[in-house]
Amino acid sequence: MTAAHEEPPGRLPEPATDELRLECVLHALADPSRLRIVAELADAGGTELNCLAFEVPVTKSTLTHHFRVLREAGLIRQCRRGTSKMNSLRTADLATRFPGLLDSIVTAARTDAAH
Amino acid sequence: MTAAHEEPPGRLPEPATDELRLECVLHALADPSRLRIVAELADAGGTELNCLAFEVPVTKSTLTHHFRVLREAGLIRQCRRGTSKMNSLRTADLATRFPGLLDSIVTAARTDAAH
DNA sequence: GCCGTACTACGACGGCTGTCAAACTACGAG
DNA sequence: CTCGTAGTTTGACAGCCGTCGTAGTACGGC
Repeated sequence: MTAAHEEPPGRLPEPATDELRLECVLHALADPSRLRIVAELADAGGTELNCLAFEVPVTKSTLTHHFRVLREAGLIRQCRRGTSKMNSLRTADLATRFPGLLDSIVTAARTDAAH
Repeated sequence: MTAAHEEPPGRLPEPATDELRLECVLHALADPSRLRIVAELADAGGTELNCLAFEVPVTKSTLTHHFRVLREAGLIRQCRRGTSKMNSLRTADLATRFPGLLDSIVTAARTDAAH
């Protein structure tokens, strides 16, 4: 129940757990770049990653766009830290709202990578 | 992707189980009309439904479009039966290729309906 | 054979989306 | 203060996508 209004300094606005919309989550994950970002975050196992640490073949401005979509869909959390912006998966919030969803998608992404 | 398979007469072409692409599945489900169709099919519990049996507020031509997207993504199976076209979820195939994925999405769709 | 039902095909259109380049801001290191 | 790194903003553009209306096809019932 993290309200979208009370945010620690440096944390960018994000939807509360009970405000997550399935349609937005699926739309966010329907793009290959964003799906890859989420997969790499999942592989990082909770470690925060800055925006340029991903193997996605797009420019910085496109990356910025994707990270905003992911954050506004509630998939990731973003915190400013120095000149970097650290990203982490909202694993717990998503598991609360949509049990099993993120796990099965990440697992599917892994088996799908071996197309 | 058009599948080259032994298809029974009346069955429309669909991707094989090992050809299912996660990106296509997620894209197909990212639309509210299509998500609803899948949810209603899941609620039907395996019963085949014709195209006009869904509570989706779009015209027939748009419905046709959505059903084709769902079939080409491998989510549903379509069989001609008289003047109707019967639709069913490819539950087993999806569970084989992406274990738990469809279940968690359908479950999420149900809890999300209580917006 | 004729009609109604179920679905399809074809354009068309408006909006959304992913992408980029270029110019810009913010911050830390030295 | 200066410079480099990290990320943002803006504007532009092409392509896709959901939607519709209209016209058309296929099949079963009568």
